[in-house]
Amino acid sequence: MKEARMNLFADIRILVIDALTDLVASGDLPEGLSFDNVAVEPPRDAAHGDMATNAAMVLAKPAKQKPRDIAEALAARLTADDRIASAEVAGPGFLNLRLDGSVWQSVVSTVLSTGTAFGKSNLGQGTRVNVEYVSANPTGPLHVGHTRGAVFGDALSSLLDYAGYEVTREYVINDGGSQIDTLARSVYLRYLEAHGQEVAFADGTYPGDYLVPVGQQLKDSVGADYVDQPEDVWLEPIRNFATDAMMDLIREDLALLGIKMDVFFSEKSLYPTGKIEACLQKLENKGLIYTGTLEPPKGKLPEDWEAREQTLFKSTDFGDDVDRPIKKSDGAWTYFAPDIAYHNDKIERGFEMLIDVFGADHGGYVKRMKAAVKALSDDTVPLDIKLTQIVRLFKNGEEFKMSKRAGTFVMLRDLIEEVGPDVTRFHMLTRKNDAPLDFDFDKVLEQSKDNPVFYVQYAHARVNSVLRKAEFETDDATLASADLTGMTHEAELAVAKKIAEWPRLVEIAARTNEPHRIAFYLYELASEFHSLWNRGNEDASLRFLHEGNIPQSQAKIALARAVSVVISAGLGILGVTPVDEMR
RNA sequence: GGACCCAUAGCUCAGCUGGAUAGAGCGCUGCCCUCCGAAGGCAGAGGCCAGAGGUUCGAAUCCUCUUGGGUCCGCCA
Repeated sequence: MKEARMNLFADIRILVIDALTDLVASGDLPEGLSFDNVAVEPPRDAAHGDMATNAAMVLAKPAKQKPRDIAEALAARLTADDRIASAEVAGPGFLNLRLDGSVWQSVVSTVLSTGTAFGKSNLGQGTRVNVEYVSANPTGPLHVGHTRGAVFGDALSSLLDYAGYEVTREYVINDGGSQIDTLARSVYLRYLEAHGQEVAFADGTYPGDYLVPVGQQLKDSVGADYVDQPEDVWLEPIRNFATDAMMDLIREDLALLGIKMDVFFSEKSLYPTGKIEACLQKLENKGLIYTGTLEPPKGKLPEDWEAREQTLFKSTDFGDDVDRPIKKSDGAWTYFAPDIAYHNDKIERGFEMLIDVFGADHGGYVKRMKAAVKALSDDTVPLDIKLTQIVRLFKNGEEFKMSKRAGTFVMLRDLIEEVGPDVTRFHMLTRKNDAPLDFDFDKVLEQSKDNPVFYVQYAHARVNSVLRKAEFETDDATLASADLTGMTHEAELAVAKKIAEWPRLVEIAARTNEPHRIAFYLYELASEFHSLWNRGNEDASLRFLHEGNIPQSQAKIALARAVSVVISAGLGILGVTPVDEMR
């Protein structure tokens, strides 16, 4: 497989496994050993070589041999391969490998001939995965809090796609709940306002300006039909009208971020289909539904608490802490019921893996949702739920507190207008999803080394500037066939080695569902590149352009171009457009 | 009361299915550059990985407990 060959670490691991297999064949190791835990990794300290394997330590116990003895025997086999320059035993039984310079040179050529596909993996093997993200209630435009989940989910989707999964990006519209009634009533007030009436926004309505045009549009659409009419006349049509209007707003917001969903799933659409009942029946058939009364929560009781009999899902069978109500005491569904049915629908649509991206405030919801999916799929469809922590905004070094009550929420569109989609997206991914994120309007635009967005883009721009200046062939095909045997300087090799880590990093990031690793990697790659660039100031031989020496220049530029290809690939996953020059 | 997340350098944070002497940026100290290959460079100091046990050849990483911080907790979605 071409993909497999791009991951150098995987290649060398295969080499190690083959060598171990030989040792078994020759009787140096006993039969029946498992090599599953044998790893080939970059050592933390570059002085330990290019790669290290723990094979000897992992196998010592089951093989009943000393780790160093196994390592010695393994080293002897490995050094027979052209790619291995040296193999030495170190520490408690590590085998440190140094690779031949030609290996790194060929990595550069491979990048240039495969382009941004370098790093693509078949890890996912076409597994159908559904990534649900954003899913903000359709009651208003997206704000900063939603933005993080949106960026995270979108980058994760791209990452999984790059790693060989078949990804569906999905947004579930929570259009079935009572917050839509609130929305409809709020729009009704704006509608009356459009008809010239004085209105007052009571508690429990949405006073935001964004509903003013919706009220106007409603007037344009239905005239005075709903004026002075009772709620049962207009509530349902306005619910639909308002939801559509809000989803239009949200789609615009998403478009500003460059996000395009594959599926917008209406929760309400589940109700008339009988799918909720069918799903609950499915659980009932498994004996997981019963009528009962929950224990009161420990600690301070809610004031109006009293025991009530409810229809419960036995989520405790699947790791939840308490069983969860799916019907209220009045017989109506709780919000959990359609959500179970929605996830069941995803399973029935054939997804083999589910991912939900929620805000951290929904953390309490994780166990029950996982329990439901486990029950419904008989534990065949894994559900991973990623929580995104809060974003704290800073302006002029001071925290900008957002408050729903005070109406000081910063909207996604404000953010985009201020700093642009690329900076927003990159910065949102410079932190682990479950860590709080600081977003400083000034710092994210700063052009300095401590701003990763700038630093990575700058590296890409620098490469481009070299390509612009070169007055000879610099297309990728030409560069791919450049003679790279002169690429031996440690600063150059450091860049090539970092490039070689890319396919491995993609797999790690995809396995852990953590796109932030891409952002950190790009920063490291950019850092190695800038470092090499700076060396060119003192050592002219490390510059990329060499007057009158086209082959040498092409060889140097090949490395630089490989950097920009990988940066492009990485930024592509993050949804950030690489820039060709800084402004 | 319970659940989940978090705790790593002065600050903000990385840290791979458990690997060797735990990293980066900022800040600090010293040296260099004044250059358009510009939006600085190089080097150095700085750590009980919250604490205590356990598993392991080996733990920041896995398990248990403790402490401290955040979020959430029956007819709201």
